[in-house]
Amino acid sequence: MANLTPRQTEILQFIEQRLRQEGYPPSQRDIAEHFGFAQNAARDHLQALARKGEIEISPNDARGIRLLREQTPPGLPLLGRIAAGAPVTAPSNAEHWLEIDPGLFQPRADFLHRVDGDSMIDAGILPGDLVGIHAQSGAENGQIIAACLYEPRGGFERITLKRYRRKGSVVTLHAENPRYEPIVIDLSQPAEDQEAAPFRIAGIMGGLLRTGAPR
Amino acid sequence: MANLTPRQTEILQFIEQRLRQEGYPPSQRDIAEHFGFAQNAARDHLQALARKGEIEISPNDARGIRLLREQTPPGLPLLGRIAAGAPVTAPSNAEHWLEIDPGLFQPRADFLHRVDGDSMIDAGILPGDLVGIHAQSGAENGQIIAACLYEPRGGFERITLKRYRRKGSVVTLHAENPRYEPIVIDLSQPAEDQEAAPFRIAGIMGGLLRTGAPR
DNA sequence: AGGACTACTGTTCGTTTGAACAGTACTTGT
DNA sequence: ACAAGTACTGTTCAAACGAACAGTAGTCCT
Repeated sequence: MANLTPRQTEILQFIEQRLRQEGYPPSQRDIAEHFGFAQNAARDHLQALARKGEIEISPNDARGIRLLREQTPPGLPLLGRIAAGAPVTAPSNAEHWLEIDPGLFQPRADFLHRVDGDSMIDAGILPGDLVGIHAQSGAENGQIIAACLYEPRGGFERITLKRYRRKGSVVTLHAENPRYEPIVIDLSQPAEDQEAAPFRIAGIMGGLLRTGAPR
Repeated sequence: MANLTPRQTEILQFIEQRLRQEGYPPSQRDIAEHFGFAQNAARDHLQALARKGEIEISPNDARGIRLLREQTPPGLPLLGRIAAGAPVTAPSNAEHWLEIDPGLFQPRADFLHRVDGDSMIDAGILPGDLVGIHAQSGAENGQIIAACLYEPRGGFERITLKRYRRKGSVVTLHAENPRYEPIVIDLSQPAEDQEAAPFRIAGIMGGLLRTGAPR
């Protein structure tokens, strides 16, 4: 589908450029004149682009070119529970889709996670906050990670924020609240539960969005 | 400039709608057909809109309508220090302009403020956080406000976050950190400093953006 | 070796479209 | 009272434009 020839890509980019610059698409003769060929060559290219699903042509309409494959407005999915084994970033899990620039977070966020407890309150992370998570499978000591913990009853995974620390083969997941006990996992001893790993790293925290004032 | 008649507004909105729906502007006859009048009426309206600076017409081009007054990509100014007396939302004060949907915050944010101390740490607001502020001159008890405090040396105003409480004519601005003393202002006694009010409310907090993980 | 696809030229045809000219009725500002 | 602007109708015209038909040369696949 997305197998455009170099020439077709040029023509598509020209259409996009004219749309940005002028606010309306070029006519077939505009395209022909710009590239220095005849009108019918432009028409052929447009029909090829339409065949490949890049554009749509309204018959008999002057400049009747509509871009499909629109530039997706930059946004992030808000993920809740995650089906076990499913890739974290699968948008099918998304509760909502928020229009935020992923690049606002550092490192750049791949999805958002809604905090639902007060376990990270001493790190300034309150219940209800949306945390921007950069999806990656490893982490460095001291980083706050989105840990995927398997829920034996239910068959889904649950994302929890924890501060990550590893010493040798022992990983400790700390809460930032003295009322919560850290979770200790010894990687050298295989989990008693062989169906799923006891935890995995979904990503690291890249920032936070609070959509309202705290009470 | 922006004095459009109801009819002209209708026509402008129709053009915007068609641009979104079809990807290209309507022809004069499209407009005429939609509103049920002759092509020349459409032309008159377009020329009126062009005269008022709403659109630009490319002569002899089919559908040669370009929208000026583009939909501003939704974003928020990041305000630092504010010149005394200047309206808070004056974008000239903006350090940066971040592309965030103001509606993500509740109430909707008008600008962002970068927190530069740990005075609100117990409310989950850390130094470096960007707080979304809804500009308004009043506040209710218990709300977190962006207070504009006049700096005698320097001649500028400084925005500080405080929790607002008022009892009769006495306003107390609390920090959310026991190491900071609350600021008490008695509104019944005029300020010794007659040049500027000792404080004013720039707005109330509508949310928070943290562009990075806490250390 | 042949079919499909790309990348064009050249010409003709008919519709779409913007432009221009002339005119009407109503409202608003000075 | 008059000019300017709004909100239209109606007609004509030429340029802009998409569509169709016919044809060429090259590449790529099987």
